Amino acid sequence: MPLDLPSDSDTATLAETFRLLGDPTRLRILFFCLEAPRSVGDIAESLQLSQSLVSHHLRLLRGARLVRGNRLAKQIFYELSDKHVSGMLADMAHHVREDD
Amino acid sequence: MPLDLPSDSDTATLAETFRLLGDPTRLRILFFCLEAPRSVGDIAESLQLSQSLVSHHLRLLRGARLVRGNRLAKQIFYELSDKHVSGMLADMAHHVREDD
DNA sequence: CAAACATATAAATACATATTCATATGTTTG
DNA sequence: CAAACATATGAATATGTATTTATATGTTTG
Repeated sequence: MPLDLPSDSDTATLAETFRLLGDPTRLRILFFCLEAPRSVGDIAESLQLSQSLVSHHLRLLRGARLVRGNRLAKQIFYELSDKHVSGMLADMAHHVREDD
Repeated sequence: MPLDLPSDSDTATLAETFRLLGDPTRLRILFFCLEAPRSVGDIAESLQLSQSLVSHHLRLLRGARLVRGNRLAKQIFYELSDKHVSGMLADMAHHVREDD
């Protein structure tokens, strides 16, 4: 199957997604939210990041619809919103442990 | 399954891989080499990129072992060297077309 | 409604990196 | 071995971006 090349638009979309995944801080945030929805404060405290930094990164992830926030009382809980991406992340997390 | 968080080292490795995938030019190169091993000149001509730019990007991809080059006479043919990554790329290329 | 709390935004800075242009390295063939 | 060819490297530049500090927005509860 020849798998013809993705269009420029699709390539741009994919690259943008990968670019967002390509930062260690954002990746940590995503993996943390992959286990369960997490509040901004919990992310900041658990990952030892400033609240501001977490919020900035969440904005980028939100913008690309990689993450979605649900308000519960004062807090906003973030979770992964793209099944392809969350599945792929779980996969990669598994693969990166193997040394084949 | 709780899926405990990747180590810092694994996170760094993953982020580095994603960072490299997060550039449209590099992604185009990778997709092009995904179909078949391609020479530097063929990549440059087919994707309308300067030979220098292609070579710079290939160096980065080589450094991360995402790509591997085999010399045949004067030319060097590059192909994807990481099965996880090539499989994942083919997957993503497929998924990005669907609008679900 | 005011105080407290949780999250978001703005501006500034320091650092990374994609691209170009020029040149070098290495390989083949006459 | 020299000329031609294919690829790689170096330096320079321009642009992007991660992080910090300070402040604003919005939500809840007393």
